[in-house]
Amino acid sequence: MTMQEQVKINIIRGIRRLLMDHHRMSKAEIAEALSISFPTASKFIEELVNRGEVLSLGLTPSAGGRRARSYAYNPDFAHALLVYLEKKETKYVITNAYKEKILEDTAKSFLEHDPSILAEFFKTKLAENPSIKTIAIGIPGAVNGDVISYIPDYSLYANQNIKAISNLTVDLTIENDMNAAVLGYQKRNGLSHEASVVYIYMGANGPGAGILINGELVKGHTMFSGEISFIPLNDDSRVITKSDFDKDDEKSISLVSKLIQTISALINPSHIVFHQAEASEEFLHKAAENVKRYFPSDHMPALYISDWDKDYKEGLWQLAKLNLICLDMNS
Amino acid sequence: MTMQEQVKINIIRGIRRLLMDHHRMSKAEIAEALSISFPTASKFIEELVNRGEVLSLGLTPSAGGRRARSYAYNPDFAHALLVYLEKKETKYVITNAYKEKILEDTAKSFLEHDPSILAEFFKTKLAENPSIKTIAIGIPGAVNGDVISYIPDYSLYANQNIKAISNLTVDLTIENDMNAAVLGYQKRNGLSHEASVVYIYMGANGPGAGILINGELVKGHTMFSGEISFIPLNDDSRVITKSDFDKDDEKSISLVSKLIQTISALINPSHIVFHQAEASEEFLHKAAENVKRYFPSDHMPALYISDWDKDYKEGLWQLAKLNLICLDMNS
DNA sequence: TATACTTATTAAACTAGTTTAATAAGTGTG
DNA sequence: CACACTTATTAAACTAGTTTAATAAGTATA
Repeated sequence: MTMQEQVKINIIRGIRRLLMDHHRMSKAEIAEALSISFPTASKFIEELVNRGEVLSLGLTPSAGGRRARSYAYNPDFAHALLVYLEKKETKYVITNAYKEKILEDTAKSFLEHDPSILAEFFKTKLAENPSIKTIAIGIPGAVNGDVISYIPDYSLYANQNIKAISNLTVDLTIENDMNAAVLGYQKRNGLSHEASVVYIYMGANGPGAGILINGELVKGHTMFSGEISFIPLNDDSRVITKSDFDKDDEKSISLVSKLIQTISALINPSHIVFHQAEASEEFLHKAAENVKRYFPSDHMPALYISDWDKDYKEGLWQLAKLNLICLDMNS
Repeated sequence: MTMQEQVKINIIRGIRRLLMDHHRMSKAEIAEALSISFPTASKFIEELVNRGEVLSLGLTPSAGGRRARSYAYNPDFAHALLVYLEKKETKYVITNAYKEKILEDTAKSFLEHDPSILAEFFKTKLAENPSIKTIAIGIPGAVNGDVISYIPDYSLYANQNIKAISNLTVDLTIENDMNAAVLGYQKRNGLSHEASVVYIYMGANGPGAGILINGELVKGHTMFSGEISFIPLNDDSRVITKSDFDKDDEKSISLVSKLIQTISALINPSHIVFHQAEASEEFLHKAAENVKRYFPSDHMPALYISDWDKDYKEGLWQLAKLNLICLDMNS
């Protein structure tokens, strides 16, 4: 691709990103935010307006002179289908480009059936709603590129490329649920673009962690990062399990303390996040006190409790939004 | 900065990077590698030749038609001063832009004196060799931006900004020695741009690790990453020390095994590297066997032994080279 | 309500990378 | 050694973002 084509694509993506996040902006504001000249911004915005992707709205309140026209992304130009694959059922949401719910429903669980059934589901939903321009899927398994490289218990999905199987006309992104959650946490809490966060979740599919370092997901060279159950913290070298977190006794606190200390000593993140249902403020407080007996308190991460469901959903939406921003203009 | 200025800077930096790495290239090869058109590449190369930064060399062997002229970076246009601050002495090297040694020498140790003494040293060297266009310093302490945020034993250097103190006309980069080493390892072994490597060193200044994830240094939010001595692997929660590595007994092997397992479970790097003098092939083999009893062998990192000194030097050179590539053209 | 002032938009001249055509400089072959 | 063929370089036309000037559309005030 030539340099000038890249420039063009970057400008269009920049406009989409700004308008999806801010909802209303003037041409001058967009030009300023993207560090491009007004005439160039104007040209592309007009193009997007002609295409129906951007809406030309009313005038802004005056700032002392001629009032500027404001523009917004057309929320119905691109819808997103967000799919949460789970053991018992499949939750899915269709949103517009502002993340507003168009439809929310539940389908049967797909994980124990052939992936082609899931592909059929996508085709049905796309037929019902032709505005859908992207699909984002969260899955309790490791994802390498487009391939599900490891998924315990659901052998039919192992080593499958859902994108290839589905053979869709729209973009499709698939991501591990914990990775999505840590991205969602970053966004929901307004953390910087270079944040480092470890998100610990003792979910039904076994304990694990989503890890963000320098603002990027850490997947590991064999997609095995965050498998904290394999950290040899127990005296007898057995793996950590959910039950180690449940109890509010000395042993549980000691174990979680060691986990916090290990993570802090190795990657020193700014935040370690725990699932609402799995840790109380008091439990974390005790653990933090415990860690500080061995670990310099200056370098302690902030320990937070968060709503995993909301973080997961936000994360999947962020992935879908990224796809919408990167939409190919010829489709 | 306007978009077109950025384009210009990127092209010039791209040409520098290519010529510093490849030593001889034709205009067509440069244009191809940078994804720019031939005329544009030609224009900038001419500009650099006129400035004396690039040398116009002879013709390449024919490929069946008119022979292309080849170009090379002028190795003497920019020299680099690499400084290794250590407890007992200060090693320093002056190289040309091809990393070829111009001068190698040792100065007294600066760490126990006021940093202004080091600043004087820089001024002297710059006066002796006006071709020096950048200085890169390695230091056994944590560096946050330009500030030495934590350095044990050398209180005069704590919280100092060497760049600001020195007040030089050339660029100056300062980096932690272990971080430099892991960068050097990545380069020396031709690892990908997105490599994940943990480099373990039980150095004189205490044990620690340089960590590279997705090709980026992991510094931690308080510059405390890689402080593996704080990982609670010993039964009695005391920190790991150098002596834990020295012995080839059961206990040492068990400890290093746990360390490998911890790192693998958490960040799953492709490589864990150990210092030559601190681990034998046999020791690592035993440790690896030990880890595989508890940890899936598919996800084991490759365990390597490397020459820390060479890695450190290469890493510091890479940092210096980056500065040369990013040189401001008005200086 | 005319006039000065402020801000937004459009138009025209300018700058810089790309494309295409023309020219230069070589190789190989009948 | 003329001719076809290949590759490199230069020149000219083209395309696209920036800058600057001109115009439009408003506000404030005497």
